[in-house]
Amino acid sequence: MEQRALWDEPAQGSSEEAPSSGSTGERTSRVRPGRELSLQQQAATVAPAVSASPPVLASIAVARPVRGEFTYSVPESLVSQLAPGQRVLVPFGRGTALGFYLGPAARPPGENVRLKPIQRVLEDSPSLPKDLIALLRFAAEHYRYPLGEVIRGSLPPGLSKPVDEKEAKPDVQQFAVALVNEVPPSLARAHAQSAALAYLLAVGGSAPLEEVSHAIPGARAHLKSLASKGLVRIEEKKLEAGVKEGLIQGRPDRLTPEQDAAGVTLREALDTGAFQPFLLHGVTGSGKTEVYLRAAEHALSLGKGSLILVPEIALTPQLVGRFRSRFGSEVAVLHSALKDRERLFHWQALRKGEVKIAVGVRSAVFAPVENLGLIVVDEEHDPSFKQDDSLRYQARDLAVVRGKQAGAVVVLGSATPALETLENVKKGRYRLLELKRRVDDRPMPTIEMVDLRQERPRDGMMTDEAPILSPPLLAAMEETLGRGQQVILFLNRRGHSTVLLCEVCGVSLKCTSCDVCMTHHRSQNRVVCHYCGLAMPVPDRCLECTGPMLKLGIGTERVEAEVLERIPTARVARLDRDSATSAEKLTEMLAAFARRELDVLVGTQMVAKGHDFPGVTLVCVVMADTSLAIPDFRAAERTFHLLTQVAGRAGRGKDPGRVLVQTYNPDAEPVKRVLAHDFDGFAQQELEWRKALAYPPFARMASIRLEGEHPEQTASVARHLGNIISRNMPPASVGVRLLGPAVAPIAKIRGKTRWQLLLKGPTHVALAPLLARVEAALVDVPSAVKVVIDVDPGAML
DNA sequence: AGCACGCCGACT
DNA sequence: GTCGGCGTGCTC
Repeated sequence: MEQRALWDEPAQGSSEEAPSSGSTGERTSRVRPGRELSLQQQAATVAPAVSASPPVLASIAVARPVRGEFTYSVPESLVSQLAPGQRVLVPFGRGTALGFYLGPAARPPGENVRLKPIQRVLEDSPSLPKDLIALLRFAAEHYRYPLGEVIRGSLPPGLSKPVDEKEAKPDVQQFAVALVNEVPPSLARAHAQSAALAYLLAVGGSAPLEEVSHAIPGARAHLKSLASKGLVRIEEKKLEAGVKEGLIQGRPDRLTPEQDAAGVTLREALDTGAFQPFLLHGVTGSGKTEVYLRAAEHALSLGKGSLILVPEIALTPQLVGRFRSRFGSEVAVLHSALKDRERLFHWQALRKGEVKIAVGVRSAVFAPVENLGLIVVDEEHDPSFKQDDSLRYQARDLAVVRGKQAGAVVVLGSATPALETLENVKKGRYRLLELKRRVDDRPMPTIEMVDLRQERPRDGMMTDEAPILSPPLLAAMEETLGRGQQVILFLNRRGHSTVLLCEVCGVSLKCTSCDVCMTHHRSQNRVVCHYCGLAMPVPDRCLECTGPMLKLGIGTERVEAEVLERIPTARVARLDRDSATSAEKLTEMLAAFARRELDVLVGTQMVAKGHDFPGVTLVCVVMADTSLAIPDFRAAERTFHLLTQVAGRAGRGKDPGRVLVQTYNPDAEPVKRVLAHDFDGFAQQELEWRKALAYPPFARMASIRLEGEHPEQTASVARHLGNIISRNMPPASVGVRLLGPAVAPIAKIRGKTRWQLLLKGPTHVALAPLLARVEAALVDVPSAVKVVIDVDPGAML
């Protein structure tokens, strides 16, 4: 049972193959990519000179949620204008639609369809480069999404409507340039201004005003006042490519030997100009970013472009800053809320090859970087690379596919690689580059465990709730704070208590429209459903039997309260989705912590991601068990990733770090292995388990999720789809298994009943025909039940 | 997604 | 007798 890499699996009916057997309706046959004949030439080869020449046929992906490609005739006058990748206007149904010309169609569609002519070609030079067409086709096929929609979704808004090409004007853009290197103390009382300046410094000292005010609402005004104080300069600048600007900051001239070795290997790979995938496995603080930067520099020196994918860009201004300060306007930063016109501008600049480096989140995998030489996926294990609606793609996987199609070097970087990636290394598909030591030979933080069963937290003044901070943890905090250093407390749950339970009848307070417990938010004095947002006053008696309520389950609010109570002198803040209500607040809190105006930061994942706080020498995981209990085969892996990431926040400055992990499950594998800094051991063990149970990476999965208004109807549709799959199962020897239909782990959200079916098989190819059957059966599913197919699902919930 | 066709309730 | 509700079906 061998798992094949996404990219070397000949996906059924992919662009290289004839249309698949199971397909319904007439589709035009696919065109081989790569051969660049003009339409005239191709038409000539298809139909050699006959007296009455047949109509020239074009295969078009229509930007409507319909499957397949459509065949249109090409009017004489347009024959010479057509080139693959162009946006065209076609009659569709009663009206017209945007379409994408993909190439000539070999044969006409069925007898009973009336062929219509392409109405207009919307642009001279194709919006879509050839290699992207291939990638988009693959994505549509693999993730089962209409090709036209896939293509439209990959284009900037300006090009995704059926309008003529319009050149994005080389907009005059306002840049803010910092004139100081740090936030001066004089700004201490101007929080908003110091937040804006802090952001600016974090991204390398210079950034478009637009970008800053996206991250920090109202920053435009704040930067203007900073300008009047002489701390910032506002420049009007034509967005132009190829101009180096900004301060070139901190290009270290010395690399660690490991960084150097990785750099040499990548340079050699880039020189060959062929596809080569790498895993850059480097512990936190080992300087992976510098390796990416050097590789991108080398690609640039070869005249090649680079694509850098990062998780959640708003949270990693450091990385953006380093790219911007190293490459200046050679970089397009594709962040989540660029204005339409800016997005278009960047897109076209990349398409024309004027800007050669793109940095962005998962959707940037479709950025039209010309002459692509390098693709980097930073923190490749991060779950945010999987899109969870519409086209449910995994950007890391598509990055490898794209690299293969473009002949590029692909670097997947992580301290805790995804097991899929690791297995690809073991199988020899990816080459391994390792950075085992931190820069400046800083030691790894020591990690200790606190067994909560033995070290019972002692009651404080709060009488109604059991405390959660154990004596060793409190002692460590006091010691650290005593030295004037800072502490991070991590807990993956918001709110005060996560469960309200009746002492008499044992019924817990559930949301009326979701199958989850309501969380008590004491700061808001109400209970809140974290799935649908429903909130109501805190009931003081059980709604069923009027018995008294117990408050169980610990959230960040309670941890914060307990710290305040036990260490009254500490300056404590909480950082989670409830307290960081705006990007401004988030940045401000992080900045205040960085300025050491706070001693203790209590928070959820928000505190775990990539921040660099040199003053933090103690990191405490309040309860490692929360993410272990999730009913998902990746729960252990996620826990390991999370714990490692949090632990990596400790000891980033000159003082060594210490990590305390509280748990009720000291024997749980991820907890034990994190303590020992033993990723390899964990991975080995986990891989064996996955193999035994035939889970990824030793199998491919697809989930079919249903959501419906009526419980009965939803269940019956789920059973119906289950029957269809069962009837079409390949022989048992192929090893495809159906799990379910079953009620989803969260049985109801927003009043909608949820069911799911899970398919497991040795390869994606083994699953594809079944998915095609399911898809075909969807046409007679009542519209009250929504069904989605999720290929390579990221989570089972 | 649009935009039809299509077969059942309250209005001039 | 009509206007119109949005269920379902198709679009080269």
